[in-house]
Amino acid sequence: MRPGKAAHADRCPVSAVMGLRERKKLEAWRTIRSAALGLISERGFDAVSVEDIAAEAGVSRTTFFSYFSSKEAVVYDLDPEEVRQWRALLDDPRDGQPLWAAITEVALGLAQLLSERLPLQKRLFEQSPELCRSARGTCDSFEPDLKLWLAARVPDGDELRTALVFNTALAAFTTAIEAWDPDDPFETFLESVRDCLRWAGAGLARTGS
Amino acid sequence: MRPGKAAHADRCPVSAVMGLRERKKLEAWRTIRSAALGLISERGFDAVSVEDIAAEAGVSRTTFFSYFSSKEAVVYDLDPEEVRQWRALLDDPRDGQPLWAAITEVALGLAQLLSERLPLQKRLFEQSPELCRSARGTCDSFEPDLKLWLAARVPDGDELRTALVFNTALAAFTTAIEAWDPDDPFETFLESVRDCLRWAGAGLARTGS
DNA sequence: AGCGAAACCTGAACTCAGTACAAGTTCTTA
DNA sequence: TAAGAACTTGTACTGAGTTCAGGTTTCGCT
Repeated sequence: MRPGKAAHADRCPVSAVMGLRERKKLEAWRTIRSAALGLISERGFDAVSVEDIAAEAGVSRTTFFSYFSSKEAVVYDLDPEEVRQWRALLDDPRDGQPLWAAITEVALGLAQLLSERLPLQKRLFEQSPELCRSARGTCDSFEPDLKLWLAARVPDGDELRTALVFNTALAAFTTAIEAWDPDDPFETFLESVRDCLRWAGAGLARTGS
Repeated sequence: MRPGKAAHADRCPVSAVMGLRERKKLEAWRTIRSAALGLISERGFDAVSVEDIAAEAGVSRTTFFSYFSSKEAVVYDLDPEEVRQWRALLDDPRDGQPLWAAITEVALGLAQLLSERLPLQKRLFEQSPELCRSARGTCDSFEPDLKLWLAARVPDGDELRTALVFNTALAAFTTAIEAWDPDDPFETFLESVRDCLRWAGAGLARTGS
C-alpha cells in the first residue's frame, strides 16, 4: 500500500493528501488570485495589467495565463473548493420537487456559495464597464453543468422550452445581481433572487404585484 | 431662403438632402461594413483583422475605429436607416395594450427589422466562439432605448420588477435566436420568438406545454 | 467667391492581452 | 535513482484599441 495518495483525491475538503504537485498548483492559483483581487480592488480593473498581477504574485505572465484563460477569468473563476461545493449542490437529487422549485433552490444555493465574492465583484462591475460587458462570463463556469442538470430533469421536453427555462432562470438571477447594492446586507440580495424567480415562475404577463 | 438643407434632416428616408459631409459619412460607414461582412463571411471572423477590413474598404485602420467602436461592432451595429426604423417601432403608442403584449409586438418588430442580417450573424456565431462570447453586445444598441420605453410604460412600478421584465424578454428573444437554425425559414424563428414570449409571460413554473 | 473654423482622415507610435515555443526546473513513478 | 511527465519562464510575435500631430475637406457666413 502506498503512503499518502489513497485511491483518488476527489472527496475530502480538497486540501487532503494529494501530491506535492497538486498542492503547489492550488497554492499558486490562490496566490495569483488574491494578488489580482488585491490590486484590482484598490486600483480598479482597467488600471491593473496582467503583468502587474503576475509580478505581485511572484510569477511570470506566461504562468498567469496557464492558470487563467483571460484577465477577466481571474475575477470570475471559481476556487476548486467552490467547484466541489457547486457540484455537490447539483448532485442533490431533490426528488419529487417540481422543476421550478428545484431551480430556485439551486439558485439560492449558488448565491450562498458566492456570498464572499459577490460584493467585491459587484463593486468592480460598477466601476469598470470593460469588466461589466463581459459579465455574462461569470456564468461560463456554471452553464455547462447547469445545462446537463436541466437536461437530465426534462428528459423529453422540447429543446426550445428547456433552453428558455434555463435562460430565464439566469435572467432572474442576473437581474437580482444588477439591482443589488453591495453595501446592503446579503440577505437583501437573496430576497431579490427569490422574488425574481417567483415572478418569472408565475408569469410576467400577470399584472400587479 | 437657402438652397438645399431645409430646417433639419431628421425625417425622410435618411438619404434625403443632408449635406455632403453627412452623406459621405454614411457612405463610408456602409462601405466599411460591407467590406467587413464580405471578408468575414468568407474567411470567418477570427481570420480577418481590422487591418484587412480597412484595406478592403480603402480606409485607414484609425478610421475604422472612428466608425466602429470594436471589431465586433462591425457585425452588430445598426445601419442608421435601421436605427430610424427601430425608433419608429418604439414610438408607436400601442395604447391600451397590456405590457407583455406590447413587448411581444416590439420583439417581433425587431426581429423583422433584423431579418436580413440575422441569418448571417447566426452563422458567424456558430463558427466563432470569440464572437459568440460577446453576443450580448448585440443588444447594446437596443438596451438604452428599450429601458426608457419600458420605464415610460411602468412609471411607478418597482425597479426590480421592471428590470426583470426587461431581462426576461431579452432572454426569451435570445433563446429563440440560439435555437434557430439559420437555414430554416425566417418564419420559424418568428414562431420561436412568439412561443418563448408567450411561455415566459404565462409563467415557466406551469408544467406541460 | 472666399475665409476661418470645425470636422474628418491618416500614419506613426504606443500599451496591453493573448499565443507559441524552446529551454530549463521540479515532481512522479517505477 | 533515472526516465519522463508536468510545470515555469523568457522571448518573440500577432492583433486590438488609443493617442496625437499634421494635412485635407467641408461648412457657415459674409
